[in-house]
Amino acid sequence: MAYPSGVAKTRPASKATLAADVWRAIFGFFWSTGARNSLMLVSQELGVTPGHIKALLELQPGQPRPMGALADALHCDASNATWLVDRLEERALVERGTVPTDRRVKTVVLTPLGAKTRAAVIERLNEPPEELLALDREDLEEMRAALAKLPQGPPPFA
Amino acid sequence: MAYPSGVAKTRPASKATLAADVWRAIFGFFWSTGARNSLMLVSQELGVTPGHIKALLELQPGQPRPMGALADALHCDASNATWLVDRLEERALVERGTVPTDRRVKTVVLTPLGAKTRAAVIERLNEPPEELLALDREDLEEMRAALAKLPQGPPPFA
DNA sequence: ACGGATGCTTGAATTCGTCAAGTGTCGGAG
DNA sequence: CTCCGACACTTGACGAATTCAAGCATCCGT
Repeated sequence: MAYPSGVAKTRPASKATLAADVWRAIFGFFWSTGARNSLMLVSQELGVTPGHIKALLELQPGQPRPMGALADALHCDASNATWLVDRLEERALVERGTVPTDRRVKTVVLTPLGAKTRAAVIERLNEPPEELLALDREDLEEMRAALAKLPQGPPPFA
Repeated sequence: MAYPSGVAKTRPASKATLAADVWRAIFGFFWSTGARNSLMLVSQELGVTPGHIKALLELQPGQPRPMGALADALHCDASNATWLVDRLEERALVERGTVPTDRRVKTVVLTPLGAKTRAAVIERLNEPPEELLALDREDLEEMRAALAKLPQGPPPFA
């Protein structure tokens, strides 16, 4: 109910309503087309599990990362990170290493195969769904311009 | 490489590129802010699991649905649907029923509690993330107008 | 009315996720 | 220098979610 005083009443749509509408458009689109399928589909196509994908995306090629940092990035338990890295190591996508300054920490780094797989995952994830390709060029341009304002967070992409 | 012949070369951005840019904007936003957290956060807040939520959203209040149709809607195995409905039934969110014309099929229908929970889930899922509320009103209006063209699929919302 | 197809359930196996202990290492207080 | 607590990771147990292979009851075309 109570909005900050002084907000124009002449404007029919409050900022919250606007944001809600935008969110519904994005979320509804994602829900119906992409969200549920993307990770699972890609993982099946590339022969890895969704968990592998999330982990791979958090690793920069050639840049070893401590297990703990990986767990933080994945918002998961340390033991879960251990399990995940075990699976990735079995498939030769990553290798474990140590840092000389602190023998407690173990690092994870992509193997060449891992880097290749990661690149394939990213490329595949970036492929737009058919529903977007079916839209008119004008509408797409309008969307691209408008969506440029969306925050992207710390992208594991690129 | 090869695009359909006759596409204007004067236009720097092909339609595929446009769609890819739009998709990246949406997907990147989702990845960094919403996708990984929304379902899990909501499920924790409401005391249900993500699986419960997906199933609840596919059920219209007062409208029994065969298990098979539910499994199709969830893009999952029939046995998985059985398992999910078991859990939902344990929590009195749904009830099983039969159809007189075919005694093989078992239907699932929301209980009053289930309908209430579903409504709460939908309302919570429709709350926009902070990142959207932080944007300018003009940008939001621009986005809303542009995104109106997005297909929504068969929405389990509303 | 028989045989194959259909709809759901059951059971084993895999992935993913959390929590509770266990092991080895670091670093500061005495 | 030596403990002792903190830290980094691993291990094990368990639950959630998912898939496959069998199984059971029912339906339907011949």
